[in-house]
Amino acid sequence: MPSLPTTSQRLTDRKRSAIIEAAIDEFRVAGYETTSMDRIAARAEVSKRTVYNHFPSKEVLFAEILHHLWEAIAGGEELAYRADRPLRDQLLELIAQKFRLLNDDAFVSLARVAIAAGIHSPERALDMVARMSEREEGLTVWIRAAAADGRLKTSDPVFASHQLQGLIKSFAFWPQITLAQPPLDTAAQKQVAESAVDMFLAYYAV
Amino acid sequence: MPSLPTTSQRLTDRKRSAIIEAAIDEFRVAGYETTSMDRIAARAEVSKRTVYNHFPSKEVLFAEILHHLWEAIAGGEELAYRADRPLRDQLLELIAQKFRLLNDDAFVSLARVAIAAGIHSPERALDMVARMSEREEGLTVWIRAAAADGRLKTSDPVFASHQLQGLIKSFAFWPQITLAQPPLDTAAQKQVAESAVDMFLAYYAV
DNA sequence: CATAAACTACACTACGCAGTGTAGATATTT
DNA sequence: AAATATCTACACTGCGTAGTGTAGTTTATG
Repeated sequence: MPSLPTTSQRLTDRKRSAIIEAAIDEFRVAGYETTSMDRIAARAEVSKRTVYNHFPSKEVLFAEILHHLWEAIAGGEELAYRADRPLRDQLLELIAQKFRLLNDDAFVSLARVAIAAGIHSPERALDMVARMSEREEGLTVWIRAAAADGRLKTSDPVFASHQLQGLIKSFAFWPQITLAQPPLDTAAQKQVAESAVDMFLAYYAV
Repeated sequence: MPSLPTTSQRLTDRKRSAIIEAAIDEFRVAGYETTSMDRIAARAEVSKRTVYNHFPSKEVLFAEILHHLWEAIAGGEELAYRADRPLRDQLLELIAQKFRLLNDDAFVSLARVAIAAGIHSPERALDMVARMSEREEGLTVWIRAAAADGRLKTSDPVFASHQLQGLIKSFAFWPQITLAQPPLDTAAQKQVAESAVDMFLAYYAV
């Protein structure tokens, strides 16, 4: 008669989860190269053989981690352009959505691991970036719509979107990725978001 | 009677240079972990023992590389604020100076190697970032002076400087570092610089 | 030319890591 | 309770790597 607590199902599933969790922790602090399967096994409190029973190789385990983190990322709901609302409010909402992503632990882990692993093998990173870009397309679509509606004066929505995101990421993404800085607190997020939006609109609003 | 060409001095100096050059190439494409001393020796066409006669360990060699690249970076001349000239022209000059750095091969190599190596050991990266920040202080100083002169309305020059740099780096730095993208061509540089400066001034100019 | 310094080839140690094989213990299912 | 799936400990292979020791060759210098 197994105890059968609600959080855990079959033993093999718990083991698998423990391995994935341990692998995320190890890969995220040590990178791909310097993380060893023995360390992952030890951290997961699992036999090394069990790791290999679940994942045939380090490569496969790593890919699984990336996939797992990607799935865990909070999905955005694609805010659509509204002609009847102020641009500022809509942009602030879009930015707030972006911050939810940037504050997501799974996202930061993924980005760190992916960038660290891919910085010297662009082909590996490229697929990641492609999918990240999809996620960033929402803002571009919004800007294009606002421009088509005659409320923004830009002929290059992709460029403009990239600019606005640069204003955010340089505070709330790159320092966290490259220097393991903590995420911005609420006040800082507010300042960064409002200042970015106001600067953006000061230049692009008709 | 040695040939004594002008480019090379004593044999030992040439060997040393060859090692450093080979090490830069290897570290830059493969990162710290995956680069081996044997490969460096082979690429430098030098005995492995010679490498160790010059550098006692891989760590020391790596530090030497970082130092070497740092020295090779084109030095900026610290453009000072001028009350008698348009803000836009001065800012464009500051940005142009920044682009000279961003287009510097030694700088990109250094940044790639340092970020790749330091992404999971912040203490190592911190000293780098500290020195990079010094190099970025010129812009902050300029903004502070312009604000003191009453021509910019900001109470936080560091923040504003960071914003302007975010507008540049998100096009001309991070893609090159993380995705090994080629540097921006002249036209793109012009667009990025002018658009950034105009947006910045649209918001901060009094 | 003789002496010292630097370079080379090569063998070697020590170590960590990816991955495998096996025999027995533990858990799950029927 | 029996049969089956899974986990564990552990020993082991094979490989790449950091770093050293040595004996002999090449290069510089007085």
